[in-house]
Amino acid sequence: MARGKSAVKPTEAELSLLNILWQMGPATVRQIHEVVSTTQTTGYTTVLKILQIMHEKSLVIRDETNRAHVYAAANSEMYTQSSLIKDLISKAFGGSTSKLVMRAIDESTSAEEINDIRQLLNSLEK
Amino acid sequence: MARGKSAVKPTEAELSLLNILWQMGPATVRQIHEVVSTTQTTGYTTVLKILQIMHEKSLVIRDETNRAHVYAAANSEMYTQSSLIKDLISKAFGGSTSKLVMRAIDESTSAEEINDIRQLLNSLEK
DNA sequence: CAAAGGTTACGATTGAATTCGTAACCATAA
DNA sequence: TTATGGTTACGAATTCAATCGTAACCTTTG
Repeated sequence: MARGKSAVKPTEAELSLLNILWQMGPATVRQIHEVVSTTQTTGYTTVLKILQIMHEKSLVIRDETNRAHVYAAANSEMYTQSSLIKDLISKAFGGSTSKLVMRAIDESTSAEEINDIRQLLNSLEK
Repeated sequence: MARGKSAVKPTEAELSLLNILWQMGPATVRQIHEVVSTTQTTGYTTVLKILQIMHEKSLVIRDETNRAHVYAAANSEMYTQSSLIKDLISKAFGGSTSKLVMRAIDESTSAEEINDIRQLLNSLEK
């Protein structure tokens, strides 16, 4: 049960497109490519191809009503982040969430972020 | 500066061998393969080949004194875990450690683990 | 010394990820 | 209607990950 979703883990290139989609909301290839172009030098058809593959994998959905298809992330950012984290915890941290958190927090973590985390812990307290 | 090390990210297969090496300490291909075999059905030469590639990438070091080479992880478990986490934070969490921590902790996180994390925060307090 | 068995080295295969060029396709403006 | 320009689709090339078969190479024991 529950096969349809979590089985697929986005690749690096796919994840970078998902990040854009989460930020922009549904968008055409052209719009996505414009954003990509500000950072990388990736061709238009490359972005298109990756989106098509993501569609096959059900990582995105698309609206084909208009000639320029409109793509959207199939899963929420939160869901995908959780999946990626769980994957990493199991493969590199022996399944221990606390070990991961301990590695995540280091001298480069700002006081502000540490405060955020503390508040999260407090909210779990109840 | 500091190029020699972190550039290489272990693949999934490589990470699973590193996990074994961190646990066992230096070991021969045979010993590593024995452990691998308890979980997966991976051939001896496959393990050997991956270790050879890891050696090229400097993910492991090896002692060729004896006929059966002895392999060891080149970097500590802690160091590698930190690298993997930083990579994930930058690629899927917009660089925010606290966002990652918030996703990491969920209903499946045991009270014990939450305590560990709280103590970590307290120790940062001073 | 020679055979046997374990070990490394090499090379080939398969499949996935990434990248693009080019063709095919349509919708609309002239 | 036809040409133009933007879009999708297709397919090829490249690289890397993962897997293993086979050859070559010791080393030690009979």
